[in-house]
Order: sequence, then structure tokens, then C-alpha cells
Amino acid sequence: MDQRTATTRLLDAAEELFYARGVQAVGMDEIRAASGVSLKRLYQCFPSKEQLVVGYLRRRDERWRDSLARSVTTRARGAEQVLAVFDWLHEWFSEPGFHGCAFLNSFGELGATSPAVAAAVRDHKAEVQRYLTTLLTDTDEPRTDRKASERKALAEPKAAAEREALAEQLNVLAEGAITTAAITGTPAPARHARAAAEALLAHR
Amino acid sequence: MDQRTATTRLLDAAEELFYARGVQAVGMDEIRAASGVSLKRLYQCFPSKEQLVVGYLRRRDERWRDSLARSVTTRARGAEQVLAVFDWLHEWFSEPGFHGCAFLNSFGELGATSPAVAAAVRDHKAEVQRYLTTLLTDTDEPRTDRKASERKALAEPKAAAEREALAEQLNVLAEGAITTAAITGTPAPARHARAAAEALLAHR
DNA sequence: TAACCTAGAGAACGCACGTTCTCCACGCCA
DNA sequence: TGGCGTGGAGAACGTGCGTTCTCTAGGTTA
Repeated sequence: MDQRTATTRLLDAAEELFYARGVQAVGMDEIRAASGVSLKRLYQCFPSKEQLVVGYLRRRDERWRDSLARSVTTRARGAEQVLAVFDWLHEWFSEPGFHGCAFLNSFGELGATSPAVAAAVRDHKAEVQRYLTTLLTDTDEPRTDRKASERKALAEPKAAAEREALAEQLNVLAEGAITTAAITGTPAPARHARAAAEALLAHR
Repeated sequence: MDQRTATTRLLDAAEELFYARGVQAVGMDEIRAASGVSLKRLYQCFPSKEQLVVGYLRRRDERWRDSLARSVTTRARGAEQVLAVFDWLHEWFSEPGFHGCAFLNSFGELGATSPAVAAAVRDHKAEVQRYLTTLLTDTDEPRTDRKASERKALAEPKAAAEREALAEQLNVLAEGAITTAAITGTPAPARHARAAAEALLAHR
């Protein structure tokens, strides 16, 4: 088996096991068994468990945000897109294997001891925040491309600051919905967060 | 040293160490050293590490909610009380030793493997939710005692349901503020959540 | 005073797990 | 065909840690 497919299989196994049961509860030997990759190759691809965890988080970040963005753009236009984020969250919470935010879980497990993991989590959350800001910008300028939006934002610093503030509030709502759903085990927090977002958008 | 003071010292040491560095990163021997309690006595008070963790969470729950309630009632009256929750959060986030929500951290570490820990976390979150609902009820009926409020709530099921929905939204905001503050390391999410809460209260 | 119970200190045990090492089989090149 | 390098399987190693055991000292009671 070559290095490329080994890496893919390892990340697949890592994602499935780490997300379902937690990082510390899964040993490297179990990753090996689930992936079908030899231990020697495993340590060639990822010289330590920490690096495997970081790899798992980085790839999950890409896929997670891809899935969100795809769902939002195909499902809604304009101001509705922000609300579509919470609809997507509700679907995610309703999936059988939902176990909360992989990044928060990993942060709770390793954030205090592993700076690399903490950085991966921070990066993910920053990207989500950026995405929400983008959605609001596109909402305000539905007919312009990204470049034009940024020019406009520069020209109107006050509006940009307000968008940024709103994006922060939406981010807090999304974050809270994820953790509350994880702990209570129900998808309802997505609905509550959506209702709150709706109110914030309506009355800003 | 008698059992009572031993238990207190153990919980003190456990809270300090577990909260600062995580449960898994702290060994029982370190708890023993920090508390000055012998290992034998430790296992008399808490027959397993899991039970020590649960004890730590239960006592922290009491203290945390006491501190919140005390701050809210001394600082504000009526509708302002809900916003005072977020002011208290901001102060908490600004403390030097802030490391996020002890319950979420423990849930991320042990929730998947320890039902007892998961239950303690769920109980804490449910209590907070209840507290927020209480605040909203007292807000609407500032001059009546609890019993009267409940009678009123029964008589007006629609209003009670709306209060409950609002409480859920506030809960999501608080939860999101805590996790975002923990990951970004800044107290700003408390301000964002407060602004959102203000908007929700104003336009309901 | 002598037997006995308790408590503390710390060694010891067992296990899990991250990481490395050893051995062997298989394919490639002279 | 015969050496040789690569890769896989799994044993082995070291360590950390939850838990238990042992030994000793001191206090209490008959």
C-alpha cells in the first residue's frame, strides 16, 4: 500500500474512531486495525499520535465547512443564507452518530496539554467566524462579487463593524447550539438558535 | 485528620488541579500531594477517580450557580437581571485562571466513557436552564413570590411557553459565550452575547 | 505494661498504551 | 539464481497511572 492511500485510510479510521469515542479512548493499535495500515507505515505517515490528531482535525475542518457551505448555497439566497446555517446544524444534530463538535471535544481532551491541537481548534473556529461574516457581507451585497463587497466594506467602516458584531453574535449562537445539542442529545437547540438569529436579523 | 476535612481538602485540590490542567492530566498521586491526605484515606472518601471527578463537578456546580445568583441579585433588579448574567460571565472570563466551562471540559474528556460524569454535566446545564427561566419569570412578576408566579404561569400557558423559549435562547447564548471565550482566550464573547440578549429582550 | 486498632507513607502491582524493534516474506536487479 | 532492500506482522519495551498492599509508628484500653 502506498503512502497516499495509507494516509487517507488512516485519517478515515481516525475520524470515525476519534469522533465516536474520543481521542484518548482510542489507541494507535485500534487505528491500525481499523485502517488496515501497518504500525510501521502509520508512524511513517504520522510520527506521533498528536500529529495524527491534528491531521484528523484539519481534514474534518475542511469537510465540515465544505458541507456547510454547500448546503447553504444550494438551499438559500440572500439574507436567508444565514438562517440556512442553523437548518444545516439541525440536520447535523439529528444524525445518528452526532457527538458534538469534534473540535470542542478534542480541545477539552487535549487543548490544555497540546498546543498543536489547540491551534487547530482555534483555526477552525476562526474560519467559521470568517464564513459567517462573509455570509452577512454577501447578504448586504447580493449582486456583487467578493472583491466589490470588500471595496464597499472599506468605504463604509461603520456598516462593516456592525456586520462583524452581528457575525460574532451569530457565531456565539451557533457555538452554543452545538454544545447544548451535544449535552442534551436533542437537535432542538438549533431551532432555538435559529429563532434568536431571526430576531437579531429582523431588528438590527 | 478526620473524614470530613479530608473530603474538603480533596475536593479543593481536585478542583484546582482538574480545572487548571484537565482530569486526565492529573494523577491521583498529585491529588494526594496537593491535599495532604494519605492515599488510603483518599480511597476511603472516593473509592475511585471517577467518583472524585463527580464529587468535584457537583460541588463546583453548587458554587458556580451560587456565585452567579449572588452576583445577579445584588447587582440588578427586574429585567436587568438577565443581562447581569452576561456581565457576570464577562468577569468570570476575565479572571486569570479561566479555562472554560469545567463541565464541558470534563464532558469532552470523559463524557463518552463515564455515564456518571455525563449525568453530572447534564444536571448542571439543566439547573442553569432552570435558573434562566426563573429569572424571566421573576422579571415578569417582580412583586410576587415564586408560588404566585407559578400560579400565574399555569393560568397563562402561552406566556410561560414564550418565556421558556426565550430562556432556551439565552441559554444557548450563554453556552456559546463560554465556549467561544475558552477557545479564543478573550472575554469579548460575553459582550456579544449580552448585546444579543438585549436585542432579544427588547424585541420579543 | 502489653495487646490492639488506626492511620500514614510509600512501595508494589497490573494494566494500558505510545513507540520501537525484530523477524520474515516477497519482489527486484546483477 | 542469489543477494538485497522494502514492507508487514506482531512482539517487546518503557512509562504512567489507578489501585492495592505492606510496614511502621503512635495512641488507646484492660
